[in-house]
Amino acid sequence: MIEVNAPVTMSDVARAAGVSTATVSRVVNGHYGVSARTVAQVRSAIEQLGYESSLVATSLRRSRTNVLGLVAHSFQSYTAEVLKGVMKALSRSGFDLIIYANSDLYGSYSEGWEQRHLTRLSGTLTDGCIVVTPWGDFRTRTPVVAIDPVRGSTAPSVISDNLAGATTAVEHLLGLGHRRIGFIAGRDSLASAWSREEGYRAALTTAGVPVDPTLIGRGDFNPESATPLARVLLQRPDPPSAIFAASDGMALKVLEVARELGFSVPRDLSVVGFDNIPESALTQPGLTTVDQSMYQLGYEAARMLKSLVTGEWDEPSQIVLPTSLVVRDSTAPPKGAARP
Amino acid sequence: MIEVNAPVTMSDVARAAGVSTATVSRVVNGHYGVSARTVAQVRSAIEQLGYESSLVATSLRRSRTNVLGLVAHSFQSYTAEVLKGVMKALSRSGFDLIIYANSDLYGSYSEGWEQRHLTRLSGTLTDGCIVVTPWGDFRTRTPVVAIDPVRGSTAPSVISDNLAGATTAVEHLLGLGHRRIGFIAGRDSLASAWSREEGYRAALTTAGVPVDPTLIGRGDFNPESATPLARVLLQRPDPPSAIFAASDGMALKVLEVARELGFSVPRDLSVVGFDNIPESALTQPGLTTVDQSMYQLGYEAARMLKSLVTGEWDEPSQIVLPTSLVVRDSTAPPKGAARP
DNA sequence: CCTGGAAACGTAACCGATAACGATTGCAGT
DNA sequence: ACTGCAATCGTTATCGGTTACGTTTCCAGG
Repeated sequence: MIEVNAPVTMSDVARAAGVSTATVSRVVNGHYGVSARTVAQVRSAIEQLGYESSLVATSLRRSRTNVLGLVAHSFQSYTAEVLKGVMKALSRSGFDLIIYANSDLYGSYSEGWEQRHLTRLSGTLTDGCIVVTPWGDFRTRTPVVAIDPVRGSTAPSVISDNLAGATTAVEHLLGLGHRRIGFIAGRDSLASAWSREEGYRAALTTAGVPVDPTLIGRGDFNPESATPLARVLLQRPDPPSAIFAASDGMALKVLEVARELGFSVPRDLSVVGFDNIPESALTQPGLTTVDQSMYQLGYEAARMLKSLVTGEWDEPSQIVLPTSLVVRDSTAPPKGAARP
Repeated sequence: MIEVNAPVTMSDVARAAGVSTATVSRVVNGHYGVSARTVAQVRSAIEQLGYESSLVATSLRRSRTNVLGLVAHSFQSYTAEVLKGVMKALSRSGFDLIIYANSDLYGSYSEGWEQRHLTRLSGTLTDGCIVVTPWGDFRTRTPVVAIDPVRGSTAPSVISDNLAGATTAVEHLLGLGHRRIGFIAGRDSLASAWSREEGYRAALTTAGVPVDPTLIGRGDFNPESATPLARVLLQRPDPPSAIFAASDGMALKVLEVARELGFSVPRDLSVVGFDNIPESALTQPGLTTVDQSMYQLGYEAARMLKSLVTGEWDEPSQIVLPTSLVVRDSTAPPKGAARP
């Protein structure tokens, strides 16, 4: 049986304590102008009735709610890591966090849901929002910080140094002697996907290796999107000797497909990812990847949002976090092993 | 620069369309009693102004909001998996999801925050809540479904068959010839922790092996809690030949400590976990564990909550999902290898 | 022409809480 | 005793949207 108590409202407390709702409100919020005796009465009434202020009613009336919002488009490892960073930054800061997720996440989903959620939240519920992987720029009443924004966005955002990271990754492969290096791209509306591809192209060009468009597969950061692309690359008569995937999730799928097709990694094929999600350290072989601290991304975004909300902003509105190459066991010199 | 538009309210739309807010509301909610011409006018005004109804205002007035809540105590892999199942169950159901997380997650946190958040949400914002790892029974206005509730709870809940799972796990070790089997327990206020310990004891007793209390370490499901416990067990002059941990998170820490102390798994030590989190398949060696589909747990909980909210409930209020043993590489016969 | 009734729409109360404002009281200063 | 000020507390407008109810409009039928 479900215990369905009538909700205890402020006026219930007021009636029980023999005061007005205004006084109760003052007591709840610790405002000035209530005698100690009254405070005690009200507190005891609150205690007895088990009153909790309604988040909704409060936020409707108040401008500040001390609640920050987060809108994400899915819940992969990526998001979970970001979340941990956000929580850490918010811990004991007085800000609570609301994550809003819509039910159309799977299936055909309407383009504008992020904007819709944002306006619905920022209306009054939250003091500001963090958006993970958005589709565009947003109009809101309250501040928004984007993690990995769309290309060309000028909104406050936190992002990794994707260009440098991707360049380093491909240079690593080139250094091992690879010349035919495949690439699996991310969702190209995102700045990160674009920069990673840029890094790939730049590293090749600098090394004097021509960019072969047929070695580039167009994924969308969704791990599943990489499977058919990897299959195509590896079933060619002349498969690449290495594949650089724009995300670890996709790189892990490449490993899967490689195993399935009888490629031994790293003997027959080298694989490099991007992100360094926890799983990447645990696979067999361990995935060489570009570390971007998603935890840090979340942490910085939350810190940035906090100061935007409290109005003490004095840092650049675009934070770029460094990346670093983590070499594990999925990369080795190519089979021919002709060191340049 | 942050674009701070004044929020577009319903009365803005009403003014623009030359009608009353009541009419706008009727149009927005598709109610009867508005002429086609007026509907068109209002719609166009909405379009032009970019109006979105405020979640807060709506939920304050309405009883139903079509938003479900989820309150979790942390964001481990466990929670992320549950979340995916919840999202799946809610996909295209018309229900949105709000996850509420408080900022005191790290650090000393007050016992009652789950209750506090629950009442704040259930006040008006949500039609019902899913609670992951609660401390107790809850008083709310709206339905609550618990995942892995506290011991003795009679509230609607979804839980794995922990007793059977744990029994099977220990029987697996016994079958391999282990007799000195250590156990690292979970937070004992939870039904799951209790059942898993029961399974451990039951399997030993059935096999005629006496339960040695000194082989039982009291963890709390937090991975970190397992580290010192594993150290104590493995640094004894007579360490157990196998350790069963009540969660994968803790089991992975056991592997870590084992490696650190020079134990080779599974040669010197067999390890079994419980949960089958994604990481467990990827470690080296792969962790033998009891699979409980956390995805399924979330999925069923959401399904249950949905029907509770819509009032079409006709299933038992406590769902028990089956578990199964997943044998990987972390278990083997003990070193002495005296097959019974 | 009058009436009945349904369709269309506006008015205002309401949800729970907050805050500006006004009213009351107590007390010190003169 | 009178004034002034501060402390205390109630009244009420307000946030944005929903809905019960009342009003107006309009057309068909008598």
